[in-house]
Amino acid sequence: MAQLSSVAGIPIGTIKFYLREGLLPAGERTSPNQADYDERHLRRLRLIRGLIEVGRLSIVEARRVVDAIDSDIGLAETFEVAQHTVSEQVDAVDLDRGALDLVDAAMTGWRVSEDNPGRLAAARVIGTFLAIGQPDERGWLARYAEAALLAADADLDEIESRPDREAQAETVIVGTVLGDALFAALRRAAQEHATSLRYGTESDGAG
Amino acid sequence: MAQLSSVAGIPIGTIKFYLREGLLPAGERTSPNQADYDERHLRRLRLIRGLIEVGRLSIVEARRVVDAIDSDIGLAETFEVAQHTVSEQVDAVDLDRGALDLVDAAMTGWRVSEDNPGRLAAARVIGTFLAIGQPDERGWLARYAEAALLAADADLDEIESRPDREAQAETVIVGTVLGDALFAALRRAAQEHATSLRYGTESDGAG
DNA sequence: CACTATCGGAAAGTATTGGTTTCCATATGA
DNA sequence: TCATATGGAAACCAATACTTTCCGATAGTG
Repeated sequence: MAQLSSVAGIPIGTIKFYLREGLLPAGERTSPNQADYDERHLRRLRLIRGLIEVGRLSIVEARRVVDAIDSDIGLAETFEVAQHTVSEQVDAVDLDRGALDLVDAAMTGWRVSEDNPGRLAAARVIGTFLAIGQPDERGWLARYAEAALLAADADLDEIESRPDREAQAETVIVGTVLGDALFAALRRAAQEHATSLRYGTESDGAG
Repeated sequence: MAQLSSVAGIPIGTIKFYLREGLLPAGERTSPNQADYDERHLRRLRLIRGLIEVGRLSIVEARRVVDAIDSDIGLAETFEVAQHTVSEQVDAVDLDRGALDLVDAAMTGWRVSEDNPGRLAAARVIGTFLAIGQPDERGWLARYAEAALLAADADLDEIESRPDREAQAETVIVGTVLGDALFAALRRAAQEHATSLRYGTESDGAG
């Protein structure tokens, strides 16, 4: 365990904590007070840290998604767990109807169920936008929807590329959780680039 | 204040707390123990709740960005505050160099400074991805970068559409903070749609 | 075989965060 | 007049993510 801790760069106390919380499976006991941890434990540990630190999941949320990887549910169910875990649940009743209509309009032609957590969460965001008095005159929402479609398609290709069910499930989880963070990060870079293109001098920046 | 509380649907105690934390400017005092709050306070209150609840900012982060709206710094500086507030700061030294190279490759031709917080954060995400053993064979990263470019361009158009500096600054902040949440939400919906298109039956879902 | 160091595990402690409650001396309004 | 409401300070609180302390047992070292 000390070895696992030093290889992963995570304090022993924290590993014990994850073990206790059921995030990390116990090592193989070689004696009443000795256990062996292998490559899988290391991978899992890195996954957990990624979900928690980079993906900003709470302990409970992280447990839910790693459980989904381990259980042998299908891909669709794994997606559902992932989506419900990362989306804050929005109560449809206290949702601005105008916002919901705008979101639905931006998703025209999409096959999306009424209680898709993303649809509801998007309406919540647009509702906030409207409440502050930002009207969305230039089709901001619609263009974001188009970008989302691109990303979702990339996600599915990435999942399809993995060899077996467990690897695919892991990609569903990791892609859903870390994809948010990745896109957010790339958007910041793209903002700088776009700003520089529009307003900057020719000599600004470098590829 | 009771009125402000009931209109905004936020407990008085919470409003007092925001006042104390410097998130909300004090009302105009009409007597030693009476103050008037106007439309601006209501708007600001809604903005704060949006940043905190929907955008998941902490109190300190929210204060920093509303301060940026109120101060009369330029648009570029506002962007900087927004970006630095929403991106977790990544130490460039403990960053996987291979990951950084992949990110730079995906951003070929972009005018982005070396210490752009998005560039570093993206490298962190990709580093996590690699550490878990997910190789990105299908250009996932590059396709996300393309989507991010679309979003960033929509962001700039939205900002340009606003009438004055303060409104633009507000859109910079709101767009940066809530844009992350919006895209994440739309991606979930798009995932369901794309999944249904690829694997679903013809009768699945409805536009 | 002695004996120190380390093991895994339980339980209690801690720092931070985002409020909430309580208290207070005014001041308003029926 | 006198219960009620006000703004403001300070103490309190629940949740979260660890961290520390303690434990009895066992592994490794000489």
